[in-house]
Amino acid sequence: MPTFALVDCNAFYVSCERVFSPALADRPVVVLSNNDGCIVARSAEAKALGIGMGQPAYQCAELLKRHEVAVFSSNYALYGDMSARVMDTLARFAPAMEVYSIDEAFLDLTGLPEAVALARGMRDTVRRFTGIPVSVGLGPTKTLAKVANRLAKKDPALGGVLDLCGHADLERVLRGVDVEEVWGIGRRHGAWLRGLGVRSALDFSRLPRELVRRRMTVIGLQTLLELQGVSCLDLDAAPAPPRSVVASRSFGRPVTDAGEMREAVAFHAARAAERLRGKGCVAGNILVFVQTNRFVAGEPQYAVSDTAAFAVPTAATPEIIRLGQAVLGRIFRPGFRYKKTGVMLFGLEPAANCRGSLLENPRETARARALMCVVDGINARHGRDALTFAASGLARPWRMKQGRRSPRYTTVWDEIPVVRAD
DNA sequence: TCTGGGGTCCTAGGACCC
DNA sequence: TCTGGGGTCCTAGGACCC
Repeated sequence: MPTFALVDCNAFYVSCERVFSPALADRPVVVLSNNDGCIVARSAEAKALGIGMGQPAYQCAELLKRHEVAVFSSNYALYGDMSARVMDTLARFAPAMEVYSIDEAFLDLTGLPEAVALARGMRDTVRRFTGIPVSVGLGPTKTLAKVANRLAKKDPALGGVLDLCGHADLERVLRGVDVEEVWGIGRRHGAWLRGLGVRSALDFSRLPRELVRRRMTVIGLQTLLELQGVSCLDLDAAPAPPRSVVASRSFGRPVTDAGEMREAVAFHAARAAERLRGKGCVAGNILVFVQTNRFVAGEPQYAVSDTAAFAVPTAATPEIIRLGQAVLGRIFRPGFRYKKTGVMLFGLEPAANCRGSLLENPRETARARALMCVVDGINARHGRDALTFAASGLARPWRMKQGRRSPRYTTVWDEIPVVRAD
């Protein structure tokens, strides 16, 4: 029987901020989403105040102020780098690991002796090497490892580790887990299950398979089997190449001007192109979307997207900007207060597969590729925006709000913390 | 009077994840 | 005034082909 470990960082973004601001250790802390919109991470103290996950920040502004909650804009340069350090540390502990998200990893501990002791070792080592606290759940399936992790976080008496492999009373454990807390059961299915009188993970695991299969597809059926201890989801150590790449942002204020919109589309096109090259891919297609603010009742709404195909799959920023702006030209309508735009690149393939085409001029293609290499090289050395494309604008009055970002302590020379000797 | 059936591909929409 | 961003997967249904 397999043994999976799920390692999950506790309140990850908050923990990253605390590593560099130890004075925040026992204070309530929250981190906001992009554009300072929603709460996306909360310390235990902030949770205790009743601040909800995903809650719009303006709704709890009063509460944040009254309790002197430390509030941060999100700082993905910092979180991404800290994540890499955590993952590097975890990788020492098992022959195979799947990095599942920025703050979670599955490890395959099958056949290793003393899995619980190993889990405690992971926890201590990650804390010592990176400053980040983690919890570890062990189980015979990924879904049960998820359950174990959640319980390990919730109950301090467990010391951050819970093992559900060969657990003496798994039924009692699953009876205590709300059905909508199970990995793979979201809002819609949760509501449907409640309607059937299914309240706990245990109730769900006892439903007829055919019913679950019909309503929740094979995904739901896998979840059910995994709760019964039948492993359906393998560790995915080498994730498939990406199928799409997206760059999008809400505006810091409504945009009405076509010129500003063109700038923003160019900006996101350039970001998406960078990511594409970072993954060693080229894109065959582009999608551009624009949308107004759906939360403003009574304001005229408009949300449209359109796509186009590149003559030859490409990762060259100028081409991607050009086609992106052409698509924008087809969908942009004046007279609306726009909230957001974005660019998606899809039809991806590895750049190495690109075998040329009658439609391209090989010399120009080579020049474009060389240019991108130079741009990426300079930006890698001197900061992401050392070289940008003029089409994405300079002032960018539409850029997102980010009023409370901490320094990029670990990735920008000028922002590295200074340790005083006195 | 009699008028098939099976396979593949694509897309839109829905659901989920962190 | 103020409500994130980036992904994946599955299914149904239509188009198309033989």
